[in-house]
Amino acid sequence: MARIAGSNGPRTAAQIRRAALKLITRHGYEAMSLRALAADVGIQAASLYNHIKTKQDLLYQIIAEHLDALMQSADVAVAQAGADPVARLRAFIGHHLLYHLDKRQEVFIANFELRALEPANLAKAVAQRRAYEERLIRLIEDGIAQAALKPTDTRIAAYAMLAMLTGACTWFRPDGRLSKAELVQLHTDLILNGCAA
Amino acid sequence: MARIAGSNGPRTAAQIRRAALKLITRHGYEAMSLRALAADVGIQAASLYNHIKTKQDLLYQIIAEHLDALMQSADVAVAQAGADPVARLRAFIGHHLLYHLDKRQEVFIANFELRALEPANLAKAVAQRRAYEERLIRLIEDGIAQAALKPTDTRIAAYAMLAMLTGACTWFRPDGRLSKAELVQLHTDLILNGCAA
Amino acid sequence: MARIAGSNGPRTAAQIRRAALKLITRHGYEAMSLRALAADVGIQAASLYNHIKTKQDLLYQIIAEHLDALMQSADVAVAQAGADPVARLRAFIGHHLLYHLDKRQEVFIANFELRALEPANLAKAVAQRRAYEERLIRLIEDGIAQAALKPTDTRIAAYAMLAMLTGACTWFRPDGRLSKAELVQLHTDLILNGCAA
Amino acid sequence: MARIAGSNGPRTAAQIRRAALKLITRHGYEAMSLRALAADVGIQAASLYNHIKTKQDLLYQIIAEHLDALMQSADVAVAQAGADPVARLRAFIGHHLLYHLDKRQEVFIANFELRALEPANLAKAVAQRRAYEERLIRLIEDGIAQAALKPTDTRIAAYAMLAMLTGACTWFRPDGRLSKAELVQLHTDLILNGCAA
DNA sequence: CATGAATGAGCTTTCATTCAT
DNA sequence: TATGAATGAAAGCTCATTCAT
Repeated sequence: MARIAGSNGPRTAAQIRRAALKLITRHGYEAMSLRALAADVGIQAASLYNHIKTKQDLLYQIIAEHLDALMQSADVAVAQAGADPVARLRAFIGHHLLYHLDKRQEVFIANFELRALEPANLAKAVAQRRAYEERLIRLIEDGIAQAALKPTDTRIAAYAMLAMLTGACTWFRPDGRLSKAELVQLHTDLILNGCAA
Repeated sequence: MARIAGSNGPRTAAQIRRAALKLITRHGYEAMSLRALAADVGIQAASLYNHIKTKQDLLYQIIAEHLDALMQSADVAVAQAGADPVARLRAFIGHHLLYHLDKRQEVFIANFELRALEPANLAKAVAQRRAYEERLIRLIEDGIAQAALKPTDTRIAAYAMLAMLTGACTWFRPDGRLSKAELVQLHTDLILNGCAA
Repeated sequence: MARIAGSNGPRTAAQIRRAALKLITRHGYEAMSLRALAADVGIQAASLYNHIKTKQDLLYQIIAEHLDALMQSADVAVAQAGADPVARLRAFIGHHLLYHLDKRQEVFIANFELRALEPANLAKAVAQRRAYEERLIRLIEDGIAQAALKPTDTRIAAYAMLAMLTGACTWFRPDGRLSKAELVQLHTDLILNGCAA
Repeated sequence: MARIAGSNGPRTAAQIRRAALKLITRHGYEAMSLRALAADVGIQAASLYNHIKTKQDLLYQIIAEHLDALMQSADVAVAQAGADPVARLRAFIGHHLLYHLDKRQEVFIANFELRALEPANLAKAVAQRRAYEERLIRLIEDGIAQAALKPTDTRIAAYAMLAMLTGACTWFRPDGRLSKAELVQLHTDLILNGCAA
């Protein structure tokens, strides 16, 4: 029996997506039951299936769409930074950090729930993530080639930066001591100049 | 009916621990069934209960023992480095990275399965981890106080370092391109001096 | 929103009937979901209810209409055979077999899905089938009374014949080795004369 | 919590088999829920899985074991009948009918629930049944070769006999008007000599 | 110390059906 | 006439855990 007049299909789908982000982040994919998800949305568990294909597919959609959006917005941010390699690296760092702080739930899920993906979905997600990492590696390579950055193992440096920046999502609180801008400043400085006096 | 004469209890307990590390790392705590764990060990699920209290307790023991060992060995490593603040920080970084690369499974679990802990266990584990983080924060504060390190937000710097170093466990492969020593060298340099030319 | 202008209701109803015959025969009544039925027709499950009352009613209609048609056409066939008891029995046998071979799906359903009928519907269907069996029993009784058939237990003989003839629907294939006419010939001979030399 | 002292595993397994025969016969495989089966046995649904692999496997075991037993006992019965082809055919008929009347539930299931078998299981069951049918076809061929039976299409004759005999299971009631021996007599006569005067 | 059998709770998913649009 | 969204019930199955043996 439809409870509410008017087409609320898209609204329900959006609510499901939002609730899933919350519950997966909080309890993990395996630990989130569809009953709990439905209850959070305010519908019956069976009704979820008017909006999702399976629980697994719900997870994959969340991850895949996040990785897509991350990649596209990173490309835009770097492109706007011009040609200077350090400026481009700064743009990437700033974008990555801000985007991640904005989408903390998606980030958490895309990083920690990959193992819950079925093999086929996992392969696609890993390929998407790999492509993103390659963007950063290219930036570092360019910086080194133009003598703006010190020679180093570019892949390890990229992984180290990404781990550091992504890690910030784990503990950042919007109402905490530091603003996002300060966070960007601190991390950019740490990455570019290190902590030694 | 005991299959083998003689006490093989401790051996079984160790096998359980080892199998649990493997399966939790691979599939996650929620996704690891005790039946699968028992099968991996070669016993029936019911027999597990001669060696563990509950599934939850098994997880907590793994995490708590790991955090204890990490703390104690870190203290030893730093103490051996003498009094120079940068030398002490280098010792911490090297120890953290090497220890994490050795105990990749325990590290993974202690980082990603905290949310699976019951509140009481979670509180204890978080306190342990917090104490470890404070060790690093003190090192950085000391370095700044002695003008060996640049002034910065010490907590954020500590978190950033830990995230970077711990992240290496995720992708490091023992048979990979780089040795552990190289990894330590690269990360120490990155942390102390940054990547800018 | 109706997709096609103009009334295609009767056509849809016929498609539903046809698809139901196919799917119930193939998978059984319980195993056929209305979603699958609707998909086969090319509409949504909800739209089925513009053409059927319930799933149970759909089944009953199929069975009841089949039993009605069977009875009426049998009566016609026997009446056309004249007065000779053996000729009338031959007519019944031939008609039963040919009709069953033509309506294999309906026959299958009417025989194997009776147990899926609700009590009230079951009672009516059983009564219809019982009446049909009685027709054959009367034919055998007449034959015996006129010394054209050997005395025997008429009910058992009737059941045996019906089982044999109906069974042919199970394995008959229109493109098989034998024609329908040959099948009728073989079965009629077997029933009348047996297989002994 | 084990309710009853002493090992009642095999007993439970047998009860499950018996209850499954009853419920599948009565309602059909699809319509029998494992909860209902467990309730009939007096255990929880989950406990069924200490004795069966899956619902599908339970069905297959019932069918396969029945077909095996049928084949073996038929071979014994025919062998005991000596060399005369008609005596051997009589033995087969008598055995088939009596065995079927004894195992009405298994027979019903093996005939009407084949379509519920998964493809792999279906293939095996069909092969078993085919082998049984071939036994009868050989008997008829032998009879014809020795001029004890009239020439006819042996496969169709075999199918017709089997359908007739198996059909008796559908309506036979142990407390009915006719004894099993009379049933055998009537059917054997009908098959061998037909009903014509 | 290990086991087979049992349990109650819970899982994801499918079902027939309803109803406002 | 057709639809998408909803529902309550129920499905088969797995889970961690218990306990007498």
